[in-house]
Amino acid sequence: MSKTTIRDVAKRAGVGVGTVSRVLNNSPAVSETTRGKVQSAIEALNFSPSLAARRLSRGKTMAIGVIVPFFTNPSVVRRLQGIVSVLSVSKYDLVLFDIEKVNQRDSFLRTIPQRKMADGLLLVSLTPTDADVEQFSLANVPTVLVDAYHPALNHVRVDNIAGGYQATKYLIELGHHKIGYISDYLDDPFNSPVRDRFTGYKQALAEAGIEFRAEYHCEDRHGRFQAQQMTHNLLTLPDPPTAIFAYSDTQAIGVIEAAQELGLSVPDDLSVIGFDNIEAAEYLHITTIRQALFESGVQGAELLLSLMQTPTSEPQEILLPTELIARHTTTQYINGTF
Amino acid sequence: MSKTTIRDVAKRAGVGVGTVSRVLNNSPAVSETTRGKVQSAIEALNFSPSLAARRLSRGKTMAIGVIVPFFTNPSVVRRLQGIVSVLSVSKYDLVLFDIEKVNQRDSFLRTIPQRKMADGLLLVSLTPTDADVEQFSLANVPTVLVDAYHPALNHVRVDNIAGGYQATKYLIELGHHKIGYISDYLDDPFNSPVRDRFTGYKQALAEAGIEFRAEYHCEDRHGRFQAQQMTHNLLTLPDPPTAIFAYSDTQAIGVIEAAQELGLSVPDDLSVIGFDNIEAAEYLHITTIRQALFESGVQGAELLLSLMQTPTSEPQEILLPTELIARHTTTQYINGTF
DNA sequence: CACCAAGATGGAACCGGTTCCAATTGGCGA
DNA sequence: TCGCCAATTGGAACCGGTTCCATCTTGGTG
Repeated sequence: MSKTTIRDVAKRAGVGVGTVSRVLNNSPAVSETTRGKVQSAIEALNFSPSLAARRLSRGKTMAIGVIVPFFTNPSVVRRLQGIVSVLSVSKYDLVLFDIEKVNQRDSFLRTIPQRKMADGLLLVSLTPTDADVEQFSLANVPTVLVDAYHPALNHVRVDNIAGGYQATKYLIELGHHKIGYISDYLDDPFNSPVRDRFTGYKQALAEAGIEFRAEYHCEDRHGRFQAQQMTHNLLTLPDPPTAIFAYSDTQAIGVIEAAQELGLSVPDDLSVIGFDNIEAAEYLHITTIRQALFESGVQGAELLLSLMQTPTSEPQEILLPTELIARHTTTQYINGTF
Repeated sequence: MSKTTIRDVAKRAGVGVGTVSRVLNNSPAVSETTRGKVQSAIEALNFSPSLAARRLSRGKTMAIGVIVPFFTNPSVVRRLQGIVSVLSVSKYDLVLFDIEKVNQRDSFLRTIPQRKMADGLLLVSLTPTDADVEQFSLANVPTVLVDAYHPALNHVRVDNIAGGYQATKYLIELGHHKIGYISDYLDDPFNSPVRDRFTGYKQALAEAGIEFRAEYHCEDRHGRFQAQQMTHNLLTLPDPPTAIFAYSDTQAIGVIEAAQELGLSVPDDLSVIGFDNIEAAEYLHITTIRQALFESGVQGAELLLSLMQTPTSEPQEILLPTELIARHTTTQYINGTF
């Protein structure tokens, strides 16, 4: 049983508790001989200090809270992997919170900073409301957003408007005029990228003089299956699109499955472009807009660690690049009549 | 700032600290009027209790430690998703530890239980040594292994020997005699499944009267790229195998890539079977042995929670089934001359 | 040889909850 | 009216570290 306390150690080593504490914390103000005595007492008693007591007396948790929505989403997982890679070699523990239901958002976003559960917070793919932000600053816990934006908070993200533009423009350059957009719900307040990419999509259309057609945009919950459904509807329209821009690679997979189901060939009958460049996109040779998912986690975690060391008054912003990766699901549009 | 303590609340409500504590913990021994006073004081002061203090005084952390090796491995992630799905609706926090380097294993496995960092422990895909197990029981922290085995510990796993047998037997039934096994290092003490599947592989061979050929077994670090390398070697042997059993789907993907690189068609020139049924296996139509990855996490977490409620003296064992999923990377062996 | 600063050390107070015991109050039966 | 018990309540002690201040050495200095 590790009921041994610092006082037991002190008694056994014949020193005061303060000295034991100093040894535990590598304070230089301990003579070598005393340090030795304490150390051997520690070993003899198989003592190791209670984290809880340490946290309380130091007023620090030595933990970083990571809040993630829909932990099953591959791009979220990839970002988290980046975060883990940084934190697992830091001295901080990583406490993971997964938000699956809407009502969890509020309670988490409010109670976690309040209760001083963590010395720092990382929000992944979660755009906080102004009210949330107020809670954060009230609690005075350093916070970094990864793949989300708020003017008052530090963040790491990509330019999603540019990314949406890039994807759509590529399809246009391939000769497509009838381009669908398959996405999550646009009005999800916590998901700003979905709106930004949509904006980029419309910008590219407008720039090319192509009129936006409302029936070419479908929205639903995120997921491969939902994307498949939506695509089915899109492709059975009287005048179906010849290319589809999917908000995510996961959805692009659903799009491709729907096309196959209808006997259409990708890319010959339908061009498909995704977004994220998750691993599966590589296996399946999906043309996509790459964003550095893992890297975003790394940078977010590093930014947070540095801010915990030395806070800045201005919110820090890191903008990562996006990059078009042309693979095998997109091709030149050949006019039906030729 | 949330510097407000329970004493401030007590003062403001005109009651004792004990009473405030009782209100916080929904003790029935508080009159409604007092409860009301305290509650409004709490709201007025925007008070929320310090987790650290609570942990110390209660002697419980309300956290569950999850120790995971190589968090980038998709099957590990999938199990973790199962764990998260259970814990995120429980009252416990999930503290995640990722072990990437060998020396981290020892320090984690030793210090985490010791320091009472968590009220319960979940080890994923990590077979502990006897010495580790002793530490666990010494610390008296309930522990459940997921995808690992030790006679003295609770665990959730599949029968990997049977799985390896199943995979190999299937290839044999398809007419293959020259069957390779691509795997992680067999002598990794923390990875027992790799040995078990190998055992199953050899059993199936033996049963069919096929002699085991050492040159048909390759081992390396886990990974798609390494698998690709190994397969390249295997396929350029003077007498190459006609089928390959890969320890994991990730490795199966590498195997397939190597075959394509050499201009061989899968499954016509080479049958490939994987293990795990990760999501990518579905996309890529890889024949595999399905094991319920997500489910294993769910069951492990549930078992742990129940053990934390009511400990059992005997270690609990949950055995999940494996299932062959025939897809498009395996086919009948057609004798070359035919 | 006296004096002082720097280096060690001991230990009380503290971090902010929980818990348990003693004290107070009110209701009710005898 | 009095005694007794149950329901409430107050608050000291405690959880196990850290920290700061007072105390005690020591070695160097004039």
